[in-house]
Amino acid sequence: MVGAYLSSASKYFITTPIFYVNAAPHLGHLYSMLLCDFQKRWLDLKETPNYFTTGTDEHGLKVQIAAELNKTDPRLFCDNLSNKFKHLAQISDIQYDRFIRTTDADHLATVRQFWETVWKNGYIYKGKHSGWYSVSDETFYPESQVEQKDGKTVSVETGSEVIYESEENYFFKLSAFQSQLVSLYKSDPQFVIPNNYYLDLLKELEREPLQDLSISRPSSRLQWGISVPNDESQKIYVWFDALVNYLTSIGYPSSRYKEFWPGTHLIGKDISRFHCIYWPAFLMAAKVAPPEKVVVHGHWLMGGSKMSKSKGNVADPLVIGDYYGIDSLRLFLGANSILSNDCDFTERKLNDHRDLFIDKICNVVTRCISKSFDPARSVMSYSNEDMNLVWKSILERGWDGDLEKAKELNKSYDEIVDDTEQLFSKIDVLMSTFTTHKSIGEIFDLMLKVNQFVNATEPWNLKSNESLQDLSIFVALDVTRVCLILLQPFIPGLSNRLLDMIKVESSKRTATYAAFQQDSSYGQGAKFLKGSTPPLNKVPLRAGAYE
RNA sequence: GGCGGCGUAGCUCAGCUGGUCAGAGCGGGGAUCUCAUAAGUCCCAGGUCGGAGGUUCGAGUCCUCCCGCCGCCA
Repeated sequence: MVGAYLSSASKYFITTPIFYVNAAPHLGHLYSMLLCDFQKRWLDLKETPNYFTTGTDEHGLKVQIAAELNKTDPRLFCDNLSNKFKHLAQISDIQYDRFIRTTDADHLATVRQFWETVWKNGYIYKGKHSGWYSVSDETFYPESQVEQKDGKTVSVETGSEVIYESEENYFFKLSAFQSQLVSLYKSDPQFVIPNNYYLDLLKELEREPLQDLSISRPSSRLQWGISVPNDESQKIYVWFDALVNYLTSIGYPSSRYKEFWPGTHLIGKDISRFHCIYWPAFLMAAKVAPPEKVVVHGHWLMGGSKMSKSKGNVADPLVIGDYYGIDSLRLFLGANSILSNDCDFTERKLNDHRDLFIDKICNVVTRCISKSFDPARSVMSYSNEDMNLVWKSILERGWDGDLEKAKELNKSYDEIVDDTEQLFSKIDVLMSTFTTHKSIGEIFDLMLKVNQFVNATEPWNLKSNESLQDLSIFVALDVTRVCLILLQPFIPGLSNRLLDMIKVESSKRTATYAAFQQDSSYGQGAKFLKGSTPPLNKVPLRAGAYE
């Protein structure tokens, strides 16, 4: 990255947003966690040190009011909902390193420290904030954005009732950072990906003057928050508080934080302004480097429509994961993720994709280790052989006597092995931009070629020619082994179950082994007989499925 | 209203930097096989690349206008 700050991080730091605890978690929350988990596991696969955080955002008036409505203490209310997010993470096999809460003690201290730093650097001042205020939106609206409706003044945008308020707050000098923000964007066109979000933000920064930001609220209205240092009459604005979580979780203000920073934020498009404009400005005000990258994703629609509580079509990932298996949900979301788009979810699509996985990948495994073949002998015979010599001989003698067929099969073999050798590198490039649908697509494409090769070689007709039969099965098994290793970040449970079936040692499931002929120790005892339990069974569409 | 993105086969997408004037998977139709989770393999049909102009020897790809969808700001 080119810019005013040099990256000193020795660990790849990746974050989800921290989720606001005003409601139970949904598919969108899971999506953010999954994209980070895929990335983290990919980094683990190639042994890149990394640190992954997720968590909950727990202060603010909405939480305070929701707690009151539930006749409970805000703290207990937050504990309950935060646990639901932790539960979703656990059930979904999300391997975060820290689950941070904005009520955590170290966070409270860090926010105060950060505030004081920005204050001392001269970017916070007192000012008067007035306008039409919506409690539910926690937003001031200008005159042009409110209207009269049923005798009330309401926000044009959200319909919520607004009242005119005037109060003294603390302000952040966001305007002081406009040109620096433009420079940041121009110096790194990949600062925000995908490009459509980047262009939006850059154009806005170039055209619209940034208004200073009110960053506190009177304690008389907002009790559930962090007090402004040295001024108990004001509470810190939730977004200021929340964004600092990314520094809290890596040890700021201790200099230890530089081991991880700058990091990569994965966020939904609805909060891009906070993460892509305010947050970098806050950081600059504190003389801290901006993030390395902000990755923005769209939303999941339900059958083409926005999910909404009022429509009753908010997908519950726990229910879906429980029925189809969490790895099926992980795989579907990963395989259909296109960051720049809103993506469409239905259980039918999920289940069709689940069937595809069973047909195109699970079946290859059971096919190769069925009673008709000897996988152990196949691996033993070919995992260390010089395949050039093997094919030289076959091209001379023919495939089971057929010279023409030998040529065709050799060509197919070369193509498959080339693809396998390049698979890790290809996916590595794709994963650097979180392009999971193409990553998973590459694996499925290669597995298609494996089936084609097996069909072309017809090993079931080669009972009298063990050498050729074993060659066919070995190629199929070894390419499948590589694919399964590389599928681990997306479907850790299923991949490992299939790797177990072909007896790959646990220690040989890393990127080091994700190439052709890199493991000679598997296959022994790999058998799938009638009556054996398949790794995954097809199921009918769930009763009452989301469609 | 201003700004930005998108619009490719029934569906989901690929096609980046102009050059075999378009591909893949799924779905559909047909054939074949029975080593394998009723799995596999092969063949075929499906496209005004939103519309109209322009630049160019040549445009899905570049430019202009229009239509539709989505988003941001006001």
